[in-house]
Amino acid sequence: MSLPHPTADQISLPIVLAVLGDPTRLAIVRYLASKEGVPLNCSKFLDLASKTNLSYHLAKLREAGVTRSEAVGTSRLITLRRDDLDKRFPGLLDSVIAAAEGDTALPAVGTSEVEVSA
Amino acid sequence: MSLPHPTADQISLPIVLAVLGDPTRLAIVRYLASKEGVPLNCSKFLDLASKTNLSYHLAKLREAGVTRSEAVGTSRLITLRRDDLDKRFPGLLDSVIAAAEGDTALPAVGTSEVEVSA
DNA sequence: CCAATTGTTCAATAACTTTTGAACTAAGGA
DNA sequence: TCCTTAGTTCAAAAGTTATTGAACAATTGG
Repeated sequence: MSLPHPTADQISLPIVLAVLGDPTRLAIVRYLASKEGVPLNCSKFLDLASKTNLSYHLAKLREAGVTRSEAVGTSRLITLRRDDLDKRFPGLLDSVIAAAEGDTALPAVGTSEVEVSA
Repeated sequence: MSLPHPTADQISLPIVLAVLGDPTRLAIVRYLASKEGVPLNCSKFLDLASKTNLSYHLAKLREAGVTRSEAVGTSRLITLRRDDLDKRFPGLLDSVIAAAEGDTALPAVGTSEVEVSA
């Protein structure tokens, strides 16, 4: 691990809610949840925002304790901090993700282009 | 009812999350949840913010579909839109309220003064 | 070494949000 | 009617967040 992350007990509810209250970040979290266990790099999210802007949003998610970013080579491998979030705020992440699933108005990864197969 | 409220299906997840991602509004929702069924007027929340500022935050909650405000005489009776929120985003409100309960760092109604008995 | 890839940082700007006080409306009671 | 109570509206100021492009690292492959 490389970049600063809050510990589980430093994760703050209003900050997590505010961070998730942005459609771009919600789309990132939703995609991470759909690929849980698979660490993704930033380029997966390039159809949501510019590279610079993604860097900003991913930093917000990391600083809030929603995601973990690990530097591997020139990439950042990004994962959801599900264990920590579930411990701190039981049920919250699941209900947010379930609600986001049902919302077709929300931006989503892989919506603007042809799906690139693994 | 008097003031504009979104219908249940107009309630938007990112807007609800953003609205709840403010400590003052989270305290309002938490208090409403703790007194569920009892309509409260704005003055209950005066230890959280000024009258003008409360008016602003209560409008945000109403416009997001989190609360309902009914004009009765010169008062506004404010209630949580639990049914609509539970229908739209099952489990979300409960997990947010449960998480807020456990957070002693959050502002709360009736924390700065002697409790006024009913 | 050189070039490409991956992502960050910085400064600027644009766009919102929050907070404030003063002025206001509307209802209710004396 | 006049005063009080309850809350809103408005405009201004302050603060915060989001978005952009240009410049910068750091790693990897040729």
